[in-house]
Amino acid sequence: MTEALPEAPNVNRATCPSRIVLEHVTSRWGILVLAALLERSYRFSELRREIGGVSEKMLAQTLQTLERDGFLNRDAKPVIPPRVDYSLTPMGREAAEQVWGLAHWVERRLPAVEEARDAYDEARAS
Amino acid sequence: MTEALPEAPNVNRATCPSRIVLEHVTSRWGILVLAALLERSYRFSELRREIGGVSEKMLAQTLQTLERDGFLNRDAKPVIPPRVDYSLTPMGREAAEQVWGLAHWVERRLPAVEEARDAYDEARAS
DNA sequence: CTGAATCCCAAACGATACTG
DNA sequence: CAGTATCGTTTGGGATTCAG
Repeated sequence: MTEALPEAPNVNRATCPSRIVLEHVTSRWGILVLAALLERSYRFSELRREIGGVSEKMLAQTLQTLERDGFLNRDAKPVIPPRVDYSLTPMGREAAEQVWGLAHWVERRLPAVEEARDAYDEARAS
Repeated sequence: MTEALPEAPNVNRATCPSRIVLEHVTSRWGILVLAALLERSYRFSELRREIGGVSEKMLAQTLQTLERDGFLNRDAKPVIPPRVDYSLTPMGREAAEQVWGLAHWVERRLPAVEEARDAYDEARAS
């Protein structure tokens, strides 16, 4: 990546529609949904437990947005009690891989980040 | 990436500190700052113009957060008028490359996303 | 169980004015 | 120029309730 940079993405202009999609994918819960579904498909409440800390409302909203953007398949089986499975579309899998790479990178670098923070904070504890 | 998945990142647990860093990096303006600085270093107002649509307040806040996390160098030259240059640290460059990959992927896929949306919307315009 | 709908609050954000 | 401070608005998001 250090070599190329063919052309920079246009996300750095206020009116760019890519920003919207980027925000869907990188939203607080969007990232976590995509990362979870990379492993396997999940049912609604399963996903809710797996992610942890997400309200029903936000999970539903996130899932709808990602489904509309073409990242998720929503498979509602007409049974009682209702059962709905969510899985990644091929495009969603690509997105999830990008996001997962980022998340994993962050995790690996977490110690360095905490070190940097300590240095930063101490330098101003004058 | 389809093969491995050595171990999933712990970001999918509410109390995980990685989430904080992930949200700094993927925040609305964080992404754009990192992407911009991947090309070259920028001064404050330069960056503001380049990104477009960001307020002074939010840009300053974003820059401070990313600096504290160890992603940015802030180089304030003691001249009048003031001049402050922002650039990526080595770690920041890694983060920016991840983020840039994501942004670029979104841009390439934008047509497919818009197609998916149209299909989704029409399927419910019953 | 899977959601939709409502209410409500806290946090994020933008605009503006001001300072070194 | 590069920020900080303040204010008012908007939005994200949780809790709760209801429906299929």
